[in-house]
Amino acid sequence: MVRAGLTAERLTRAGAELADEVGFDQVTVSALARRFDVKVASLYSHLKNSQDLKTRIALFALEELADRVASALAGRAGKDALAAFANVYRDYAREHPGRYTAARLRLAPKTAAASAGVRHAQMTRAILRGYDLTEPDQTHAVRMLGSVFHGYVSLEMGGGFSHTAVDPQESWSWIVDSLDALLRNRTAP
Amino acid sequence: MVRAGLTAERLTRAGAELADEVGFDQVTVSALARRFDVKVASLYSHLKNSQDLKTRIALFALEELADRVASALAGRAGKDALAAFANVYRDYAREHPGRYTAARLRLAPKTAAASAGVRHAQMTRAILRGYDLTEPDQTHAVRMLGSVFHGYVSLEMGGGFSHTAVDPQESWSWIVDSLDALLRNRTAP
DNA sequence: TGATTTGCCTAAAACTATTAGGCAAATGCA
DNA sequence: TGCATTTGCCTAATAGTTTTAGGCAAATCA
Repeated sequence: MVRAGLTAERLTRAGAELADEVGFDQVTVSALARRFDVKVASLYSHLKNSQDLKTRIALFALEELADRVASALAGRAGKDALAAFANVYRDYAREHPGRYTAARLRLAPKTAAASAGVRHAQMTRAILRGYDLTEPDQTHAVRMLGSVFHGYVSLEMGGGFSHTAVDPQESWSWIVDSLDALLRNRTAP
Repeated sequence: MVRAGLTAERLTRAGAELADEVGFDQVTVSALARRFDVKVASLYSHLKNSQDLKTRIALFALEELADRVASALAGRAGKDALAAFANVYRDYAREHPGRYTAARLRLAPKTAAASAGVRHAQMTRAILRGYDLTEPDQTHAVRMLGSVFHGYVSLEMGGGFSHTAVDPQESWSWIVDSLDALLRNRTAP
């Protein structure tokens, strides 16, 4: 009997693709087994359980997203960096809705601390260097940026902006402009 | 045999409570039947299916939240109204995390159009009257406020702010202040 | 009171999650 | 190359959730 060549990594990648196709909530050990044409129980040699699979997909997505952010930020500063950062988030969510949802999975504190989530936080702070904020303003600003970007992407993904004729791209640009202005006003004298 | 007195409304309310206790994703027809000490199949006389239950909880939460917002906005305008609006959202999410999550459920367009979501949109626009924005700025602002508030609450609920010592309440006030300033700057001349 | 409607029940099928134990393929070693 | 060990996927089985079909007793109504 020819073996399927399953590994945790292949399963995670396939799980991420599945998430993008059918939604992260619909990612199931059974569906993944079907995709590899193996029996469900076979996956349990590579994954602890269903939660483990979801966590792996989340960590994978966080890494991928952090890599994209890092690339986009290279050589940019100020508003330029802010806009690049914002666009990476939005584009990633549009391109990979399932992975984006996965990246928002609540992780165990220890897992989160060892994840690419840390890089995300560092990069967000790096952007704010261009605005010369002092603590605790910097933390407030980190939280605000995270809220706006995640909130917007999440509402847009959920179809929340499809009732109005105004182009979501325009709102996005308007918001990024506004945030830039806001942060510049908050700059320490 | 004494009847349990099930109705769609009682099931919905109990489902909302269950959501707050164990999380919206964990709300299941089986768990609800257990709570009423009734067999699972019995619920299907009152609910179309599991999705129907979730939708009902979502609509219930939207109504409840819209009522709170309406009360909070009565007699307020400008920054006062903005802050009240913001606090209602955050407080509701903290008090009823399951219901808040439910309220964000993606609804079918027809269902959404007949829901209290419409009131939410109207009330958000009402707040902006205090800032004299013209279209399309008003729509951009509606989207930004929705994004920030939902994003913040969602990140806070997910434990995203527990890594830093800064008090989330302070960040929240800082953000509301910032948004007020931002909107005042955008006011049409 | 008798007839009808309604509400909850039993039964059953289909799917998902998870564990235990088995056999054959792959790998390592003499 | 041949044998032993490890590893990978399998079968089997248990348990929980979802959903439909059909039945009987309680509530309602004429």
